[in-house]
Amino acid sequence: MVRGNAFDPDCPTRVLLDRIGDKWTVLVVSALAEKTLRFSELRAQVGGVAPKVLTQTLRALERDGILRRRVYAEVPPRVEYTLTRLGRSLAEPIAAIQDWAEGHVSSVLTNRERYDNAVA
Amino acid sequence: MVRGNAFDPDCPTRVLLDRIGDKWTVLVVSALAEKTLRFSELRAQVGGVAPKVLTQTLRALERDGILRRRVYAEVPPRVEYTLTRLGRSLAEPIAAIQDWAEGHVSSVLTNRERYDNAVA
DNA sequence: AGGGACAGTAACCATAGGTTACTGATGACT
DNA sequence: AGTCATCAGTAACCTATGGTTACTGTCCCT
Repeated sequence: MVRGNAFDPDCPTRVLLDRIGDKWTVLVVSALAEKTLRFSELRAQVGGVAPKVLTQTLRALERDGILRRRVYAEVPPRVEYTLTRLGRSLAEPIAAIQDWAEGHVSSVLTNRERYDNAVA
Repeated sequence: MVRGNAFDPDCPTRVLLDRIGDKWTVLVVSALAEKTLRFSELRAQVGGVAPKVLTQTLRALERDGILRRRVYAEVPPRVEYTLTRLGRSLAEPIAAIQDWAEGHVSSVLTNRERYDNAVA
């Protein structure tokens, strides 16, 4: 088997792919790759995230050392999220995925239409 | 906003990220990047997929034109899945993600332990 | 006649994700 | 002095996706 044993569910690599493959991680990391953002800015930037889910995602990424969470004792409260060095290294392959997506959306949408018409 | 409008939920790019961000797409594309596989081979290769979910994933990828499904009228039945050219182009950034994962698992696991100890 | 190979589907259950409303502290406005 | 807005979440609830186990159909082999 090539590429390590990423296909074994008990392999740590799989654990990481599971994390990357959650619905919001890619968007969050990509948003933070540009610059540090606070909670509400992230919420606005990544359209459609429920606050609960955003919190979950951020906690998980913090736990993995992908980003750092900084709380400022102010009123109204201010919490900033920044990518760590590890997070910045992850941002690169993620940007590659996004480039691919942007470059191939039209093909995919065409394919979908064709497929749906063939079925229906 | 940089990188197009991938953060807008209605943007087509987002649609693709949603697809890539499902639990099995990355593994399936990565497995097929090596070579054409039949259903049962995929099931064995990608440990832990339920057949139902594998079928769903494969149908979705076929619809998007990422892979081609070929049925041979034999008994026992034979169905082969092959990446299309589009699929092969997607395999590249996916491989980059996998490389990142393999290179950074240990950091992440260390971070997790530290985080869990700090909380508990 | 019975069992095995293969590619799924059917029916059911568990968990992750999503929605809406709410908290708590303070400053600004009327 | 009372009311409203700001901000970062939580709480309680509901739904949709993912997961599990069992089963189907066809033909060959023994």
